[in-house]
Amino acid sequence: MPELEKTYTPADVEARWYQRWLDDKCFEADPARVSEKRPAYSIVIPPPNVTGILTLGHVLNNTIQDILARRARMLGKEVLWLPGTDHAGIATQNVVEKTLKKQGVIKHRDDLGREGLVAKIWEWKEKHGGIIIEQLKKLGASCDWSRERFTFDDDYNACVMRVFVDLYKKGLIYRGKRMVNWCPSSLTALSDEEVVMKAQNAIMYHFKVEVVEEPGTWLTIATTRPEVIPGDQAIAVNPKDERYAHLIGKHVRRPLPVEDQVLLPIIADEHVDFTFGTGVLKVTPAHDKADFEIAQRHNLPAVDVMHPNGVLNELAGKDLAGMERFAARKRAAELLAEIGSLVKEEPYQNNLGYSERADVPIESRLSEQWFLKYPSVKESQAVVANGEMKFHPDRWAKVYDHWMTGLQDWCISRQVWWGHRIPVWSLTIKDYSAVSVIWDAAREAEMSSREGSSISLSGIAEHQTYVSQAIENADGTITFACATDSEKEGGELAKLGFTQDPDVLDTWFSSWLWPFATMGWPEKTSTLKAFYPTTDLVTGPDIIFFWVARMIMAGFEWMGELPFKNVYFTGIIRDKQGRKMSKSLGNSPDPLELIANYSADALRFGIMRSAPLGQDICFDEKNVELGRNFCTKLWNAARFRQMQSVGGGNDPASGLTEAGYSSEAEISAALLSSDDKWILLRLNTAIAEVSTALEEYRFSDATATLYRFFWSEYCDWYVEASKAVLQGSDEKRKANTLAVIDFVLGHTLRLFHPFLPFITEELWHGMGFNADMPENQGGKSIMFAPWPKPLDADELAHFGILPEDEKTANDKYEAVNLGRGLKSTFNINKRVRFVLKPAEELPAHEIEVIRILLNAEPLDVDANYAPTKGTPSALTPLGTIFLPLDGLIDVEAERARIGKELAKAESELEKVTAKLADEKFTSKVPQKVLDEHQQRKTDWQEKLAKLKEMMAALG
RNA sequence: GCGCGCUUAGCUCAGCGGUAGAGCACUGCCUUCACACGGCAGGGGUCGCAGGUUCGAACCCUGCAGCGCGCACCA
Repeated sequence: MPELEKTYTPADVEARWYQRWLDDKCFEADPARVSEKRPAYSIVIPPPNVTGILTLGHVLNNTIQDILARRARMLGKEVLWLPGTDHAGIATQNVVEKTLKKQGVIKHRDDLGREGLVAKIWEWKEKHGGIIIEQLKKLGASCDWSRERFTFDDDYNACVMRVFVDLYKKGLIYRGKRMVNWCPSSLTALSDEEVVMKAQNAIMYHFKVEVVEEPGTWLTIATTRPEVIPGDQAIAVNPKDERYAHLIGKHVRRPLPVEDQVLLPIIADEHVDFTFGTGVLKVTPAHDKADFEIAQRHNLPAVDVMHPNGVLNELAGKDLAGMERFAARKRAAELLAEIGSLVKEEPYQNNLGYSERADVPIESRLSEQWFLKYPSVKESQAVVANGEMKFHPDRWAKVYDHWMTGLQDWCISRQVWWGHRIPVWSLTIKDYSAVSVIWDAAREAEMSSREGSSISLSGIAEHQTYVSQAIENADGTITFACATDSEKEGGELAKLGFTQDPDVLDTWFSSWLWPFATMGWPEKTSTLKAFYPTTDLVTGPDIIFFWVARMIMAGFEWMGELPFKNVYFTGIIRDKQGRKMSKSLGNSPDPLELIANYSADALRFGIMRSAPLGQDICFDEKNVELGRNFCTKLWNAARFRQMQSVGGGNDPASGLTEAGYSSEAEISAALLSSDDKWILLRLNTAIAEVSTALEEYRFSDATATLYRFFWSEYCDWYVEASKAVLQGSDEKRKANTLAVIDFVLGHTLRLFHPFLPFITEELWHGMGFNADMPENQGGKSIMFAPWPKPLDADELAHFGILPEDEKTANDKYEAVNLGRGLKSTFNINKRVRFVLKPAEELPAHEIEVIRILLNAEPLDVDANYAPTKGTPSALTPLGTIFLPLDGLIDVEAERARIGKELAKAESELEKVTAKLADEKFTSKVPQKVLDEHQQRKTDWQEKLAKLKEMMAALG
């Protein structure tokens, strides 16, 4: 067994082990191995954008998944953690377009054309797409990379097509001209979820218009958007508004464009809130959702005065046409002022919808889009409400439920090129005889279209999902629309003159199939059978609607089952000022730099330690530093163990390999010290706490326990106390202590492994714990070693460990604490003599431990010790401890110290006495609490008496 | 406007009905043969405010304030 290096070099170790894990196929899941005894455990990764680079959010998210996956492996489960990336339509196209523009390859996407650009994006994806995957490997993610998927792979595309056609067939997908959220930057429609509301400092412009039929009567209208006045089609007032009732039906002159000041009717509509502003609303149907609805009620046309890119068009008039919308707004206000219409401008705070991706204000725009009525809504809502699927923390269940209750149809079409193209082909003909090939079908369609329904063109195509609709247009022409998930039949349709819809589908329309489309669906693959539904989903609450809710609905719709049993929502990572991490703020540290500086284990530990359940995470690099320090501590503790075996003559290292893991056999119950029993009990507690915390997804609690147990309990107390034996001459006892150490370390490494995969693996092998383990249960890798279990009642009995044994050591450690306190109070830095006047006789071992922990030379134990006046002393559970410093002590300092303790004792005694004297208290309190108080009172009384003695002894 | 969360030591957070805790930071001491990425000791809090319930409240209830988030929004 080579000695461990003096310093731990994580970069080498981490790279080496990750490669080894890959070579040994440790992460690969095999459905054939799943059985009753070896249950399946599965997670699908939230696929990061293929253009993405690792952020702290990914680190948090994937570390949690890795912890869950690794622990499941140790629990003997067959684990599938399925990775992949998302093609992220709009985002990716934006990134590549921008890059190409920067490189001067293109000025506009049209320079390449659809196929050209898509080809470029594929090229780019092949070259740069895997970055984040490689970064996840650096983090230690134990994904089954042999199953890596991409949402735009051919197989995956086929799933999307199949699903689209299925929904189309079910009548849940429809096309319609609607007001949608339009992003003038990305030039596409967006779903409601992709719009974020932001508070704005805007200007409210008030302008006046004269009622034509009543010269001299002016109406003042408030608007934040004067640039769209040329699109106004009416002026609306509330019919109940007495101020304006008499004007309904009359007209005003629209001020803009100045060369075309047409008359607008004054209409009555309930929507107008007459308490807001002047109570007069201008109606601009093409640019506002509410206005559009009003216009529909009043048969008003929608006149769009803007190009899709936000530049005003010729309908806006000569002054505004060609101007960008915000410039046009200012110009419009100037124009109103010039014609004397502008009354005032005042600052105004409002909320404005922004495109989440492009971060520009969206436009409400009338356009032809595809919409989806959500499927399987009821089951999806119920499964969370009834607790069959659990959200952690569960408050998100309410948010989910609320959203599910108010579902709006999903706008699924996007006017970009990078994505799953909508598989609908259409052809418009003048009459049914125009195209002979589809004659029969056309006849059928004619009949059914009269009844207003759709039909199947079964005569043309064999493919089962080939569906057609015949729609009679207003001008008498007929449009056939066929949906097919077969490329071949798409081609046939094209030959007949059909054209494919140019739009692609919303990225989330593919992501929502992720849990099963990645497992070979629609085939009933062994993977799907073994691993679906998945066990846990780990994701951020920001995509609860985008992704989680939709996956649930898709799961029910196509698998007939929920897609996952638990959803863990992480917090959002913020910087020290509480701001969200963002590229634009530049406040997001590069995780890879952190890994380079501190190691992946350190980053994992640091971030988990600061991630309480359901709370946002305030990121501080200090936590990563702490993680690194923790790893160093672990490393050194292991080295300490090794050094013990290298030096001694009667070398217990010969027994190290066996001692490594299954040490129970080597631990002699008869030789266990109180410290040994204590650390074994503490280990039991730690194992139980960590296990429970993980079951409840309390990761920061788990790491806190690991930290406390290993650093405060094992290193600070147990290792130091064990030196009493290790530095002694009793070889049997030494060997036994080392066996305990090995037992604890072996368990500790396994307990730590999900959190710190690399260093634990390195030490597992470096210390030989793997040696006697079966190949697949820790021999090859610690990741398959069994998850530690607390010693059960039988085992504890076998070792002769009683619960109260913890107190024996605790009392001793408290005595040490108090003794150290004395030294510190009197500024003693050297080894000095202590005297313990024990309350009861103490075994030699206990005395030796106290001596070593106190660094006392010597420690005299004397039941009849009579201190000279002024000797500092402390009252401990084991008796009184004295620090005799004849002639050296500062009596005043000691008096002050004891005085402070006295005051504390008096105040506590007073409190508890008062409580016990209160009949209201004693008569109502449970006996247990009463006993506690009584005991406390006795304790304080005793302590007070001793302190008074000590004070008196000072003279 | 509706809903959710948070408010405890300088900072980040535990504690959620019975003697106020951790880590970091700070102060003092210690280069003692695992570890200075370390050890030991110490200072520091009327638990956001106001009421209420209770023998007892950081913890439960009500109200208020501040911060954050989500949903819905009126030009």
